Amino acid sequence: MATGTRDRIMDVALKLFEQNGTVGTAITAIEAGAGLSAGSGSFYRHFKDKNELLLAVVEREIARVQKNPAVQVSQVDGPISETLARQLYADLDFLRELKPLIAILIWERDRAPDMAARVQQLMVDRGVELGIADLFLQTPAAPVTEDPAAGAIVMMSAMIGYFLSVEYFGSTPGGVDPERFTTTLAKLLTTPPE
Amino acid sequence: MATGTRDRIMDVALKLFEQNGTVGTAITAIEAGAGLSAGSGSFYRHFKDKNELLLAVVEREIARVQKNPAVQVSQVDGPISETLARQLYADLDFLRELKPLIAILIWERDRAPDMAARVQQLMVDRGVELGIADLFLQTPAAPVTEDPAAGAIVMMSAMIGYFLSVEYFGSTPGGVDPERFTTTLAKLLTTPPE
DNA sequence: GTCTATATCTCGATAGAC
DNA sequence: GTCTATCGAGATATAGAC
Repeated sequence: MATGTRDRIMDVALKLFEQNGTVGTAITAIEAGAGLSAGSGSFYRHFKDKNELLLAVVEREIARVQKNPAVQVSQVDGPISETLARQLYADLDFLRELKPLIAILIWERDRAPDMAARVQQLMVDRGVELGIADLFLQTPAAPVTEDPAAGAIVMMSAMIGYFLSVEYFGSTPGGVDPERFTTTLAKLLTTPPE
Repeated sequence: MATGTRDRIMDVALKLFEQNGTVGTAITAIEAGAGLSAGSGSFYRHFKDKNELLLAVVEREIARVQKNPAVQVSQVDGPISETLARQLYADLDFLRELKPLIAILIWERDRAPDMAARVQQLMVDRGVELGIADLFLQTPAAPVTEDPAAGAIVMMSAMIGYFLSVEYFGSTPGGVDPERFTTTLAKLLTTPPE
């Protein structure tokens, strides 16, 4: 029981921080969730204070996400739009995996200033931005050819906006489920102009 | 000084709730901001508690936004994509006007449960969703013709994602400014397929 | 309606026994 | 390392004078 407590604290803290932010979660609640006596200062044997815990949790979560290999959809056959749709669908899963970090980022955007940049970097590294940009640029006649960088941002924005709408506004917007969304977005990005 | 205090309380509360959420703003801070003596219970002569204040502030803000007339860009001439781009650009302003409500929604999504639906309804009413959908459907050959509803959601998601990225993650993503973003998005939505 | 004063509570954090 | 006990800060909310 001695060792492992630190990890249990971080486990429960991740969940509570995601749901209520650091301000909304009391140390006593963390202690209770970690199997310690609420109100005992046992927490302080493992962390200096709540902010140190926050940073440790974020750090561990970033490392955890980085460890997982990126899902790169292979273009076995079929039109590029279908390949891109499959990739976008897989990227929605990745965003879902990032959800705790995104939620904490939203809560603590002032308390952990450089976190935003690091989460963005995570996305870039995982191909949600640049990797995909390469992919849909294989269609030379795509409407985005005029301004590929802006096209990539439009794609990123749509993905993030859809994800946040589902997670924060509740329910799929307009009843459009993830498959329909990614299919439509992929078509828009790869349809050659007249 | 007597009357008007309630409004001043709501004014300062809107700002503080937007920045720090209700949990992060003390009644004493609201009193101070409203020109009352901090720590005096004068606040309680106007509201039962902080949650009642939150609901009142949200209600007033929704009413305020609803009063403003919707900006409908007229299609004087030129290609549809440019008209749509101008409309989307105007809609970014509308989202900016919604920013306090969106911020509060993010902070208090549990404390004001039906608020999400009402903000969404605000967007729909103001044409950010359906009005625009009509507009870009004027191009019969648009790639979205296959599934217009999904196309509208992609557009909405991109707008919301871009807006939130700018407002919450800081700086325009990828250095793509609003004009470039709306232009690219409009082109994607209106380019006829081969 | 606003003030001073205060009761009450929650929370963060520490001390010391085991 | 965990516990009981406790201190102190800060916040909600009330009482009563003006």
